[in-house]
Amino acid sequence: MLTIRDNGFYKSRIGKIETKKGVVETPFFMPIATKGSIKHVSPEEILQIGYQLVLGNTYHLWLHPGDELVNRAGGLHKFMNWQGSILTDSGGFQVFSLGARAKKNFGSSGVKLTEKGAEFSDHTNGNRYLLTPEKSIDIQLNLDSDIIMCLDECPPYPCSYEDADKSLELTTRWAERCFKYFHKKVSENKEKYKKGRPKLFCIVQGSIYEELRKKSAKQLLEIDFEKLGGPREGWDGFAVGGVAVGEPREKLYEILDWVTPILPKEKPRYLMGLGKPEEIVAAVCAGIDMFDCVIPTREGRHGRIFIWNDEFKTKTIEDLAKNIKEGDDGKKIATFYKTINITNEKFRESFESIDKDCDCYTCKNYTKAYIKHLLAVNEPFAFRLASIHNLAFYYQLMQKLRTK
RNA sequence: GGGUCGGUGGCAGAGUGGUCAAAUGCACCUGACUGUAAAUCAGGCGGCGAAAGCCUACGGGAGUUCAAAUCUCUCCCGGCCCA
Repeated sequence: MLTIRDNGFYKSRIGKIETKKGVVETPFFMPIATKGSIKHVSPEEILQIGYQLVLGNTYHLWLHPGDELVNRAGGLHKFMNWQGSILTDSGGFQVFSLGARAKKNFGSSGVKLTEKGAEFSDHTNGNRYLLTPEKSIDIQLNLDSDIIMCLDECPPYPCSYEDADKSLELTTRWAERCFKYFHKKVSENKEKYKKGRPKLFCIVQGSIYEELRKKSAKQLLEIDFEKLGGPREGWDGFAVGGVAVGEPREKLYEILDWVTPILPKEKPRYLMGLGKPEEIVAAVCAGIDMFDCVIPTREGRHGRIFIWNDEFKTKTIEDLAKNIKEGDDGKKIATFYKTINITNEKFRESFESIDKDCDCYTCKNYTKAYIKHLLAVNEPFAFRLASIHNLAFYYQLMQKLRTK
């Protein structure tokens, strides 16, 4: 069973985030629209499920179709016809994920990290790109993002103490540059931002080392913000990054225990890239407000479907937290939901919805047998139906976490 | 009727005396997926067995050989050509 911290339970903390596009209640989950689209699901459908904020990606949109083009189109919201808010990732994660891939494919030359920034080569055409903290901010401003992330370095796991230390120091220096540049741009465009500027979040790194995680958080808090030309209160929010990069699962909960008590209570905390439902519940209990993850959409496309266990259909965060057990290996095991692989033979003649009590478009209209069939014959409609249901499940999860 | 080429696992298709229970692809079964180079990736896929192994299998039958999916004969079936 998990303990829910006083300062952790969101109702007693911030409760919502306001962007120029609207109010988003916390804790919340963000579907991922990396290239300007949640794969196979329309913005209208995302809105209908209840989502108010989606994540877009600096790196991908920078290369295609280009942030300036998106800007000419009227910003990402208009370009992709999304009426809610948008958070953009900084591209820091791509330094990590594409770097690992480039290393595997081309040796170490694929991604080069320097003080200045991260130099990539596009493996398809060999084009070189230099992503600097300033460039990342420029791109995100061009996209007209509502929540902008600082460029960070996301170290892989395993990572030595020394490397993690160097990495977090670089992330802090980059964060300072992002902060300075961001507020310079905002003050240069007062007219544009008179109704409200985007928010700027920093990212705590430090791998799996307690000392380093705390050091990272403290460094980011102790920046002389006014000297850098920004407001004294500093960051608009804090992200915990470099998690779920291959480290032992139980480390996540330790990292949150180290970091969240240091962060200001009144500002939102964002756990980047996570996670499974039990991880989200545990993280909310530890004081996290924001999440994003490819799991509901990607796993949906691959046939894994999330389903509530009956007795948890109307439960609240306390009930969910009580039903997370600790496994022998430190993993959290949830009993409030299950997953099925809808491609399994046993669903061939399952002429019933995934969950008769689920009010999503998929469950209201389609059977498991039908979705299994579509997946088996590679019909893209299956991806849409599975994604919608899993996204609805995640939305329901967050609703429960918002309900005391 | 004559000639000729061919018949291989659910399908397509390699293999042309031993290392073949048989490449590869598809289909099928099962898993994985955590700030999305992901409609991707991994494993399994004749039967029995935990395994070693045993049994049954490359159209049917009969041979040659220590050994046959592979060589010979014959039958059946199909494609093409000639009458």
